[in-house]
Amino acid sequence: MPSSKTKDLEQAARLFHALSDQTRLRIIDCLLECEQCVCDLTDMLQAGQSRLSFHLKILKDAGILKDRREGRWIYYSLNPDTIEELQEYAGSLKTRSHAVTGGSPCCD
Amino acid sequence: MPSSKTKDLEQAARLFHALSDQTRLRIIDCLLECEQCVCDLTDMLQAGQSRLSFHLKILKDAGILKDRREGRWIYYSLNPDTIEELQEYAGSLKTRSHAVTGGSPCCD
DNA sequence: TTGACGCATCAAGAAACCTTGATTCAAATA
DNA sequence: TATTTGAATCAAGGTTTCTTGATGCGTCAA
Repeated sequence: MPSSKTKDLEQAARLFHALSDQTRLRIIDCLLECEQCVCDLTDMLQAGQSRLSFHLKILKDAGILKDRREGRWIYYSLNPDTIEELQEYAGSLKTRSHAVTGGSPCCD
Repeated sequence: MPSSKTKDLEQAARLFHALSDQTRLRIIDCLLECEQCVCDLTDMLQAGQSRLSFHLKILKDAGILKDRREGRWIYYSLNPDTIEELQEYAGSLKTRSHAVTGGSPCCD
């Protein structure tokens, strides 16, 4: 039974892993302006369809993207909640590390 | 000759990759309070020495950690500049995506 | 100088990841 | 219904990543 801390770490690691690939960062970049369907993305990124599906799935599983079907097309868009989460994590790192800035020698 | 945009992506991907592993996130957590030497970390994280060195190197190469030698010991600490960078990236994502929130149908 | 200690690095194997092309599936059109 | 189209999934292969144990290197103490 994994503790909630372990689960947090797992979720954070998954999130960062999803962001650790240039193709996926480019996908995110394309989706900043507006939602896109897969075929638009293949054009924009000059990447094969199965390759894109692979990366889209990783981003979606990490909670970074949402999708919605409209007829034959599936539109992907950013999930603001996860972006928020990412920013909060970064922010908390900064806050917590700033509290002890200056190469503090240490605790115990 | 890679464009600066490509280099940004590369750097961002490297940064996120460094954060994409639970062991490394735990290392960062240990370093939030204060700098630590490797043997402290092996105790705290219950991890083998070579394994820790491996992960420390990845974090250091990504610019997330700094190290300093003191006699036999090498102390690792967070690099505030990179934490800042991370927060800025997350913040810019949020800003730019927020500008078009609401599942805007699109541009083309 | 020798030995012990803290740490980095190497070598090898296992696991995870990414790419490509083929197949499958669902929705739309003919 | 048969075909086409947009997209997910599968299979196979190459590449990267992670772990472990062994080795090497610098620093200190005896």
